[in-house]
Parts: sequence; C-alpha cells; structure tokens
Amino acid sequence: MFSIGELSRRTNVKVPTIRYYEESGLLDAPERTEGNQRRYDAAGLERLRFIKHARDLGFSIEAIAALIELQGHPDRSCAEATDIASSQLSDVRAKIKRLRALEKELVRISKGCEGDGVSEDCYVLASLADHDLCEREH
Amino acid sequence: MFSIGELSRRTNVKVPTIRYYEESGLLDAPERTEGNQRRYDAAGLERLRFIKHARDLGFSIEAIAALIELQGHPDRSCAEATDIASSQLSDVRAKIKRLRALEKELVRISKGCEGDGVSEDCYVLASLADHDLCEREH
DNA sequence: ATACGATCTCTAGTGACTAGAGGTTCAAGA
DNA sequence: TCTTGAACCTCTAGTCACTAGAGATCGTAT
Repeated sequence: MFSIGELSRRTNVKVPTIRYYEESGLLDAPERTEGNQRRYDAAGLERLRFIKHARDLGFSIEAIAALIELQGHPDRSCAEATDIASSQLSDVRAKIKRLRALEKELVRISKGCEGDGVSEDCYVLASLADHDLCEREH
Repeated sequence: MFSIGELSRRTNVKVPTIRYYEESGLLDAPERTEGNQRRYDAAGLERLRFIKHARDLGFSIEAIAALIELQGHPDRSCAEATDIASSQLSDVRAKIKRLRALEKELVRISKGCEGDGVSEDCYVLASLADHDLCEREH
C-alpha cells in the first residue's frame, strides 16, 4: 500500500492529476487511512499506468474510459477497442496533414522576410494581412 | 458600415468569436448605433481578416496581439514579427514530430489486433496496459 | 512532543472559444 | 404606421485536461 505521492513518483503523473482521474471515473476510489489519506495497491498502479500510456498516445479521457470499461469485460469483442484505436490514428493523421500544410505556409512566409527591415515593409505582416499572398487555402 | 453578422459572413468568423476578439483586445471596439449595435468599417474588416489568417496558421491570441502592436508602428524593426513567425514554425514542427511518433506507435498497436477476437486477448488493450510492448519511449 | 513535509478538500484559472437565457433593436412587409 | 421576426445585446456557464493556490489536517522521523 502506498500514498498518492508514491504513486505519482512511480508513474510520472502529478498528484492533482491522479485526483482528477479519480474524479473523472478513470481510477476507482482507493482505500483510505483513518486520517482520510488515499492508499493504493498494485491494481491502482497498473490502472494508472494504462491511463498514462493511453494519454501519452493522445487518447481522450472519454476514449480511455471506454477502453477501461472494455477491459472489465474480458468476454466482450475487442472490435470496440480497435475502433477507438483506429479512430485515434485517423485523428493523428489528420492533425499531421494540417500541420504539414501550416509548416509549408510558415516557411514560405518566413523566407520572404530577412527580419532586418522595418515593420512597414515586413513580408510576414503583409502575408498575414493579405490572404491572396498565400499559395493556397488553409 | 455593416453589422457584426455581415462581418461574420464576410470573414467566416462566428459572431461570438468576433465579440471575444474585441474583449481580448485584438479588435478595437467599433462604433455603435443608437440602439447599441456594433457597426464596422473597412478597417475592422481588414483587421479581422488578419486575425483570422493568423489563427488559421495557429498563432496564439497573444502572438497575434504582438503582431498587431507591431503593425501599428510601421517604423519599428520587423525582427519581432519574424521571431514570432519562426517560433510558431518551431512549434508546428515539434508537434509534427511528436504526432509522427504517435502515429507509428498507433499503427503498430492497431496492426497487432484484427478486432475479431475477444477483449481479453486484445493486443490494443495489452499494449496500453504494458508499456514494455512499446518499441520506444514516448 | 514537535516539527514539517505530505496530504486533504475546495475554488478558480488556463486558452479559445461555444451555448444558452432573457431582453432589445433593426428592417422589411402589410 | 404598425407588426413581425431575425439579428443583435449582455451575462453566465460550459468545454477539455489539467494546474495553482488557500487553508486545514495527517503521518512520520527525531
């Protein structure tokens, strides 16, 4: 049995975040000492590691809740889990695509200006002011 | 002179968002009719287009405020503008890098499971539970 | 017994909006 | 001129996933 601080150290999840996960229903409310402090066991640690890993991969709290729900029913089909994972993958890919377009545009804008002139003639500012200077829609 | 709704239509920025920009100091408070409704002119339109364009490129409200500040002083060096743009570019590139790592990991996890089994044997869930199954840290 | 770091709950703040309530104004048609 | 109804007004609260801080209590080492 260990304290919330110890759990935090072992998972690299901050203490208030752990409490937040409990409040959000991702973590079961753990046992308490007589003085009302949380005491966790191995199951709590494992669960939090699961959550941390999923969060690191960008899954939302809601998606993680669904995955945990599924974990609790080992007999249910895992199609839901693969659905959640592949929808997360699409999200990530869409974000990458969009960011690549932004990167291109930012490179173009930045290259137009040496930064040695005066704001009035700045290509960065001009580009932002005039959408027509863009190569394509974003 | 046109209403906030008209401004919204011309810029594809929603009405509450326009009011939010005004509150945040990005847009000057416009004239009002006797009945207290906002009336914009060409300058307001141009300003909002600038903001919209910068937001589309992912600049924060704060960064945009700095760019607008600079626009108002045509004699000042444009180095600050190029700094803001290049820092935005680094941000975007960092995000892309991270997302690519996530993409790779998600592909790996998803490929391990056909989605036709039962939750107990699901590789997606197993991967999330056990960090050691990951190829590298994220 | 005391000190002091860790823990507790609760409230509020972050960024960039979005939603809704409840009331007022504008402009077009009768 | 009157009426209708869409558009506008302000204000508060909600979103997501935390983070920060206040003020009080607890646990443990000395």
